[in-house]
Amino acid sequence: MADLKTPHHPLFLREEELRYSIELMFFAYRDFTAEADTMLASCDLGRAHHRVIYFVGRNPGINVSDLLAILNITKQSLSRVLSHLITDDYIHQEQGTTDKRQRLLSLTDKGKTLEHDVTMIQRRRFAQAFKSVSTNDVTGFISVMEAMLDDKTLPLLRRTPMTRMK
Amino acid sequence: MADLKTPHHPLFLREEELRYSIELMFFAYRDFTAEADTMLASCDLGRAHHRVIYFVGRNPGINVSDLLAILNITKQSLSRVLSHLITDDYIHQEQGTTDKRQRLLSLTDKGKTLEHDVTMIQRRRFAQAFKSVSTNDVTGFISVMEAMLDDKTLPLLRRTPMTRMK
DNA sequence: TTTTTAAGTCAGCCATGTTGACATATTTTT
DNA sequence: AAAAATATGTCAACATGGCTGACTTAAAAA
Repeated sequence: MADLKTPHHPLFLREEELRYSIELMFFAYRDFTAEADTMLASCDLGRAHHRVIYFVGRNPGINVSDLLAILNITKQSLSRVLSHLITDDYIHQEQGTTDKRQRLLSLTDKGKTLEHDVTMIQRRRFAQAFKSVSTNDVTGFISVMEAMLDDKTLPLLRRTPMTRMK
Repeated sequence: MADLKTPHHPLFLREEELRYSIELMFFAYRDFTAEADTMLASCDLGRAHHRVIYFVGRNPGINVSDLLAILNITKQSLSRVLSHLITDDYIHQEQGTTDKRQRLLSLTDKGKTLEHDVTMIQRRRFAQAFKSVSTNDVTGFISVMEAMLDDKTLPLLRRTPMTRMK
């Protein structure tokens, strides 16, 4: 029993560390999304709408298939939010030139403004968090988060200059 | 315009770094929860059930009010999953001794087994992620995630020995 | 004794995911 | 040219897990 009290008992630390991380994931994600959700609700939109606006803004001219691959939801689910966003003039749709079956999506000015405002809230939270820790901690955060991803998720991520730098 | 191409332009890096973090948060949380959801579905349970089982397991004898404070949902929402878990003998309920109005919750053996199995999946993902990075990266991850939390979330978190160590 | 608190219940609504079946236009293959 | 595959969209139905509002019961506190 005595060894349970030594400061570096590996098994105990590991178990607690892993549980602590699980809880951080739950609480941090919840707090991370809460503020943005509030602003979205004031525009009669939900988190699903923000995701679409975010990734269309990030990938102007993306087609529906590729957007579905990023979001990993069914086209019926996407259809609901996407038609809403098109009706309310957040997103513009135009026929593909090389492949006329495709609908290429991009943000309208209204969509760009909303995307900027909502994402700003989330950027601000990360900016504040990063400000309170060391740059070393930030690269550690990014490394761990990257290591949490499924292999199939990696190609969906745009690598930042920062990540490439190290 | 030339300064936009210098390798360490701070504004550009910051913007990209923050967007990259937002995307990591989205993708990592999604991949993190997906496996456990699959196992839960095979028991006819959802993510909400796991949360209840997890936090009851973590706080044996917790009363309903305190559990609601952790989960941050309405009692009607909790009621739905909790009665399910009690009916299916995952959670045991007993009257409080000092305050007889309270219902103190704890896991049955069946509940403990399920909690262990489902949480194991999530622990394993973190364990694998941590194995692929440095201990420094792990503490960085934890520091950033802690800094992401709302002030009101902090008291809900159990601090690990590790966190206290540094 | 009155009021507050802890817990539970009923009823209905909303957002966002799912499946299955099918339609239409266009591109690709044979 | 005909057939098959692809990109997109649509209708209908369902599940999960949030929400609000209204109301009850039992016990504790004032």
